[in-house]
Amino acid sequence: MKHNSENYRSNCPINFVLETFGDKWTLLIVRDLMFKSKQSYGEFLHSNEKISTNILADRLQKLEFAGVVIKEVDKKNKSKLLYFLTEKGKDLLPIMLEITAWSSKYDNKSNTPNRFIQALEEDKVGLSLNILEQIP
Amino acid sequence: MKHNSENYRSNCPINFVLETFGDKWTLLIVRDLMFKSKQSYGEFLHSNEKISTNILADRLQKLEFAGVVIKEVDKKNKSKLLYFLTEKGKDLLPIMLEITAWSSKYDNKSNTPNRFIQALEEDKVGLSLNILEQIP
DNA sequence: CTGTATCCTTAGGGATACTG
DNA sequence: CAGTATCCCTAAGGATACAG
Repeated sequence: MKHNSENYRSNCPINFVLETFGDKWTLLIVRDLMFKSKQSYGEFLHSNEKISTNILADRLQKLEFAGVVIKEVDKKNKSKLLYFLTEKGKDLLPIMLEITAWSSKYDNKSNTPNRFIQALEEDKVGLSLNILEQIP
Repeated sequence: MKHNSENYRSNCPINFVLETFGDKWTLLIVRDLMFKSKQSYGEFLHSNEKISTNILADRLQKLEFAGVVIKEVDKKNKSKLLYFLTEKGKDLLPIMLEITAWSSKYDNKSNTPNRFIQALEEDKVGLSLNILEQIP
């Protein structure tokens, strides 16, 4: 695995996030951490999109390297590892909310609960994470 | 070129945007249309990130197919084609703004003008597009 | 269970030539 | 200028086996 943090294609802020999240998998891991309270390798592995094990390991490393995620030993089970969002990772919340809002408007198949949409409209950002656990 | 609109991996709203924008190039075209007033093939081609011609043609087709962009003949020059964001495309603005805000916080190299950041903080969404032309 | 490693196929993408 | 087409290489990723 390689970390390409040095050779950015430009100094554009849009490009900056693409360097880390510009693929089909990385943001799904963030979603699982942020909205689904998943925190272990196996939980990520069994998401609907069926990420394969090598890709998952690669993306977790990249997210860790990017400072979006940290890995810790489970205090209750020393042989288990848990992943957590850092502050930098949690700060992706507004982006995730806007993405959800856009999809909810334009994808008739995306089944975001209405009560979530409503909460979104009432208080665009700064939502508590609890309400988000309802997202499919 | 193929359009994979049918075989979504899931009905998740996060996944929905990844199906269209989950790569390193597509969002840069949206950026050029939204923030840089670019509207022709050649203008996209000469962005800092140096997209190659085949990729650009492919992504423009996909964006058109996704209803994010429309292509029209330039009324002043019949042999010229112009691209525009649709309403669906313009609705990506809040996502783009949140992305910019996040990058500005975490990328010391991303040179977003301070006056833009300030405007962002004062009025999180619903900005006029004019102010955004200042983004590099 | 949490990963690594390997094998192999496909998709992404750079370079360049070419066409209307 | 606005693309298409082709060649070719590399990166992404699926499947599966294996290890701690």
